[in-house]
Amino acid sequence: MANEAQKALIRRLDLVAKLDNDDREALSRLPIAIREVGAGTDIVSEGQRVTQCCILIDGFTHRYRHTFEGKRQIIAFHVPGDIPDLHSLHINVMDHSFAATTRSKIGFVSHEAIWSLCLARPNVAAALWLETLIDGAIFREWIVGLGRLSGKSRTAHLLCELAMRLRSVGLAPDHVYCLPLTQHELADALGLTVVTVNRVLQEFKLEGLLDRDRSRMAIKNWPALARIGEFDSDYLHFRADVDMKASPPTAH
Amino acid sequence: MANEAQKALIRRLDLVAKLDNDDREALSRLPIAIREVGAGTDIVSEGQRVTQCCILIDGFTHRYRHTFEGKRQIIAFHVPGDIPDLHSLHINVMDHSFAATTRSKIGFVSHEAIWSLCLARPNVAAALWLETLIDGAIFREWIVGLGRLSGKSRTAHLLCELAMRLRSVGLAPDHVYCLPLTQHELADALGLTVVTVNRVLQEFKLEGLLDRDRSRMAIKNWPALARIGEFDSDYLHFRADVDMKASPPTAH
DNA sequence: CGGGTTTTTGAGACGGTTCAAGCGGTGTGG
DNA sequence: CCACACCGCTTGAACCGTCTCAAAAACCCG
Repeated sequence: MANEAQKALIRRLDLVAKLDNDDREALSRLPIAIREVGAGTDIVSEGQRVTQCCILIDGFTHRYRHTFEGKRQIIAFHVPGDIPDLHSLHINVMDHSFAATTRSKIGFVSHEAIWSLCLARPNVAAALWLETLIDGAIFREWIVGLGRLSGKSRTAHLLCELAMRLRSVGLAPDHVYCLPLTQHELADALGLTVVTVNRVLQEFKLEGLLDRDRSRMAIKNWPALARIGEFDSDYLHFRADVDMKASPPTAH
Repeated sequence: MANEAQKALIRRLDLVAKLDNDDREALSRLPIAIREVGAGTDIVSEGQRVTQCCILIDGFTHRYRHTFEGKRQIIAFHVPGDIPDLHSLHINVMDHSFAATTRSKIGFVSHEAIWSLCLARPNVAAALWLETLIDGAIFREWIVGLGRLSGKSRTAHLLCELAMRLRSVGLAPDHVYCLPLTQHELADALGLTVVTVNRVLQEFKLEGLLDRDRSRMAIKNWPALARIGEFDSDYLHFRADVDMKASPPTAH
């Protein structure tokens, strides 16, 4: 499908910023090279100097860092339409790694192309800046969770966040979505161990809050899970006028 | 002293971005209203809609949020020259609060003024965007610490970070600085309790790593403390060519 | 000097870790 | 097509870092 990267990007930006047709037109002319990457591969590594940004088109990706003792902390997960390394536009040397959790389709745009687009269309520049700010808002939310919530709450919060973000791009109708993460990966994001994550998930399942089979995740009792996770989607900063429920994937 | 807000801001931006004289000139003409706020006061509160940004000129401030059970998590600390709520330029409703830790001098600039400066001088826009990205890089660092490091390491890391950031604005020569935080406030930033922070600090003191009296903090063994905290200042993204050691406070 | 906050200390409890082992599905090669 | 190896999930039990509760000591400010 032609232009899928541009479409994913425009769809995402439309969720949070006000673009006009000229902006969308300019975005759809961005030169983007598409490549598939295998599960578990680093797309960009810590310490690397980069001259392009990645747009996630399809699949599941995450960002992470290791401690001296080799423990891994996952810093973020990404859904299609996200530009996980947009910060590299100003900070050229990566201070963490960006990897494909599952086999993923990635679009690559040169910094140059983004720069000239930003200069030509301040509106787009504003949308991209906003995008990096929302990234930061999500970090703040994780900090509060890691610092002050229990393992159970953190887990609930993450499951709600992913549901909400996937739903915003049409990938989680009714809070049912594909979550291709091992419990180990969840643990590394939550600051927990596999053992604890396993027990928490079982507890949730037992209480009828969710249902899981392979990579299928279904949240059966959203209000309860959201309460446990102290989840309120405000920090994702979707535009007030977007109707999440109605948004289906763009037909193709 | 006239223009102190502009000077603090320019000094800070010069640390991370390349500005030319026209940029500095434009920045120094920003209309900034100065106000002093008492210790413990909220400068901007969660949920509030804002139309201006704050520049910390003098004092110590932090950002925080509360959990449902009333636990506080401090999300960030700020040093003079910082614009703690620069994100409000695009995200008008605060998703956390910004408060004065001690009596502080704050400059207020309207969003409008910043917007027109950004449009007129893309260089300044880039510097401000970068500023918000560094904010995000610090969040990532905190996430790794909270998720995967021990209380001891986190404490060491925070003390190193503050030393480095204060030093960059001339407020911590030789790793000696004024740290007007109670152990309770440190605990709320580190995701620990006062009791634990107290014990960790005593341990550090006993091992000769630091010296503390009132609000005076002196790091006596930087390499050792940095090692414990896994601290490497790269994530603060100072320009490669700034010589931290030489930088004295701008004469006034 | 007196009242409030901050720091310090002790002891017991708990959330989450660590270690260790068994289970189940899945893909691969003989 | 079965055997084997591998990876992810599950379970149990001991252990430990950090919390909680509680109270005393030190400090600060008016």
